[in-house]
Amino acid sequence: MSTDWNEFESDLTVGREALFAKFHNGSPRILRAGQLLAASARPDDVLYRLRAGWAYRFRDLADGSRAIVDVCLPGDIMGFDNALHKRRIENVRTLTTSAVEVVAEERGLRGILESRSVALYISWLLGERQQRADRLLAAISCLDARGRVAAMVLEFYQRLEAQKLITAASFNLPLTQYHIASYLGVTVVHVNRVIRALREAGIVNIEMHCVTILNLPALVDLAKIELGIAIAAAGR
Amino acid sequence: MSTDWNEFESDLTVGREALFAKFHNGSPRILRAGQLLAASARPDDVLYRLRAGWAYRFRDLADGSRAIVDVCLPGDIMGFDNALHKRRIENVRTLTTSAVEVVAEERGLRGILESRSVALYISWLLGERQQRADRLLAAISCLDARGRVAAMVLEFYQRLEAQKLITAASFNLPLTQYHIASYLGVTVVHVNRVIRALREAGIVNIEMHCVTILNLPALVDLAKIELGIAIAAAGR
DNA sequence: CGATTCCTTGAAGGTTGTCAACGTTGGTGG
DNA sequence: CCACCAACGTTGACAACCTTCAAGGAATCG
Repeated sequence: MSTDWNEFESDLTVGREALFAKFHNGSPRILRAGQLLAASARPDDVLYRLRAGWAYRFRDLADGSRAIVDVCLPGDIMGFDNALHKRRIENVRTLTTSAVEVVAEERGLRGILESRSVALYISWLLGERQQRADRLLAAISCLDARGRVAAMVLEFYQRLEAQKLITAASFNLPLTQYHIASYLGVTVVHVNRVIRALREAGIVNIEMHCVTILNLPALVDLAKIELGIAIAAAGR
Repeated sequence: MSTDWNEFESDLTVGREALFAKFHNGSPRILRAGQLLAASARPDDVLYRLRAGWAYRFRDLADGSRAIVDVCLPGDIMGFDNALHKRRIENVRTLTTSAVEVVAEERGLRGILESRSVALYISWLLGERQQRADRLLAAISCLDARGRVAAMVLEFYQRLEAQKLITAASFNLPLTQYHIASYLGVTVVHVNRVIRALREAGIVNIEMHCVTILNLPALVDLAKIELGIAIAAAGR
């Protein structure tokens, strides 16, 4: 707290740039839609970066049901679980044709953490990923299906905006209703009903992989955005 | 993958011991049950370790509803979000009277990451925390209330066992039914009913903060433990 | 022993899941 | 070009699960 945050943030920037530099060594790999990230893996791969395209991380239960636990957007870094755990395969599947950059390093994650500022940036990335999981968890725990869809739309909207990938209140969403159902913990049939209801209420239009936000305040209200964030958003 | 995992794991052990050594500098702080971790915070605090007691991490939504996103057991390390993000206060509250050890470091997390092996261990800890969140997410997404309670009981059972804090199929659970409700995304009333049903079915007994597992296979079946883990468990 | 928090139970109603069927779209090959 | 197929989207009826509301009992603590 009393530490110099400017210094912290400049360290973070140095770390980010150092890590990004490692990604530029090879040409990106191209994966078709619906492929496992593991399908393209080579022995020395440590981390992956989505240069273009979307992907998702998932978990399967013993009865065959599937939960999507995280959605990766262009610019996101993936593969931490493979780097950190012996034989745990990280289940990541592409949603679209994707270009993936790779950091290859014989010594694995240990080699990457050699640099103190890169280590800091890696920790920061892991913290960001946790924040996404926590937000999703809170949404699924507390909200009904309408609220969850609203929270999902806002989540992607804000992340795409932060990456400067969209300007207007409209963006491409390469998730089928099946994916949305697995992500939000409801059934496909119900996702369909909720999407129709939100469209008829003039709040958001989700069709053909294309999202248009019609009434942002209503969306924020439905998603019951956390107190801290709502205050921060009001300040801008 | 092709990296020498023995070397990786010995690095991890070195990192863990180096970090733990930092915790032994001061005498532990004692917090009463129900206190915020932030209440005891001092400016140079970086990380906290629960020496004894339980705690939980939570998020509040704008309508006042609350989600418990993680439960911390004795031995767990907390405070990453404070260390990683400028003004984001990590909401952690104790469940019991707790003894907390602290790493204080003027330079914040940057000082701790100086050591490469400690940086590796921190990343590993963040990965473990993410795994817990992913498991909870999958449980809440895919399972009904009975399955969620079963998954929760198994989660705590396995973590306490790993820390060598229990031997028999019985342990102390310092969560009220209100806490369980916030953790599993259901209402208190329904948690109560489900607990009664599980007791009457002779599967697990949860009462007075004390859990007794009566039928472990039935519990595993209800929780639909993920495929990979079920296979690993069968192998031992 | 108040007072508070936590636990427990019943009844009613709303949200969501299940089942089943059909429409739509886009790609593939005849 | 059309037929076909597979995946995705859509809709209705009904049942199951869960929430809400309400009230009373038990435990804990000053």
